[in-house]
Amino acid sequence: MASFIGTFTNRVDRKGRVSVPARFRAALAAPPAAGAFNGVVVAPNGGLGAIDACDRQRIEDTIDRLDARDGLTPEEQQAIELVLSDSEELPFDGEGRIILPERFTKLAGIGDRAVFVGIGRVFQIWSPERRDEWQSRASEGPLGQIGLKDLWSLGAGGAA
Amino acid sequence: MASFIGTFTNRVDRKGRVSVPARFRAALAAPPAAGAFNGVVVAPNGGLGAIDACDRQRIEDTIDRLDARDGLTPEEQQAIELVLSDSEELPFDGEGRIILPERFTKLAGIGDRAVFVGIGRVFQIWSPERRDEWQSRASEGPLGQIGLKDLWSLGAGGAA
DNA sequence: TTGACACCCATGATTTCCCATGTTATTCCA
DNA sequence: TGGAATAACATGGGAAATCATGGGTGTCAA
Repeated sequence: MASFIGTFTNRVDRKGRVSVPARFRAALAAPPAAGAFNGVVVAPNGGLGAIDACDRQRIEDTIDRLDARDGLTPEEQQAIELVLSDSEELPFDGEGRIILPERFTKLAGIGDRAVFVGIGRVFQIWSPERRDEWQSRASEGPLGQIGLKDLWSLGAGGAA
Repeated sequence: MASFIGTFTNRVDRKGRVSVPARFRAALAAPPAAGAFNGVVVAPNGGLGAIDACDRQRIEDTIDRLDARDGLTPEEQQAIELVLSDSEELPFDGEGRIILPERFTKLAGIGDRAVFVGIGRVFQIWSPERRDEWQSRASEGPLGQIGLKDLWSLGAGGAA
């Protein structure tokens, strides 16, 4: 399953195109199947003022669960439908770029630079300013200074 | 299997024709088989005041289940029959458009614009006004602000 | 005739594709 | 180990194809 870590800043050209970092592209499930969608799925993250993005396959898995009503309440089903309808498929061009629709750049305050942030199964796209602000604020939080060796102890009641 | 995400608004011309978004057309099972139906199946959604639509193949699968009475109660079978009887096949013209019968545009309050909303295995057709209203109402609900990375936690008792 | 409808063509705008180039990172060899 | 050769990547622009949209025409039936 695809996973994303690290932060990369790329340029947005006047056509709205941005290169998705090569590492992230490599992490996306390889699309050898002809006719299969080759790109990413993005959704607005209103709370953060940023863009969420993930694998097409992850959406497919969610749709399967929705279709089977797999342990989902009606409220949850509606929430999923809301997310799906607000999402967008952004295909790669030959050079591994996507075009960010205006409603997304607007929401995220993105101008001529976009910051790709891998946070596990999904990644996010931020404006540099907002990302900096978010990061420094997060660092000041109660768990803002933990390191790699501490990650494993989180959850399972082991946290501070 | 066909899946639909995203929202697209297209124009309804004076003949009642609307382009089905190219993404949705591509998602519909390719119809290379000569003589196979090339179009979509629509059904009224009275509760929402909108139109439900899907693949012809999905109807076929549903009919198979009905035929096999595979785990369906008599009430469920009857419900399926009710929906099927109220559905309609809308073929594409050469440009990928369909003609919305008047009983559907009336039900959905559709004038000269139609909003295509992908929500997984099916999509819906709304009037812009009603869609806006539904969306803002849904966003105010308890699960109205979840994002892409939250989908995974839904169901299976994992929801917040 | 008068619609309703399927089919064909035309057009503008957008999007996709393709090629070129600078820059960074990696590999290879002395 | 140093440094050059090579490859990978990000970036830019223009050409070509796609798409949404509109209109016209012919056919069939009411």
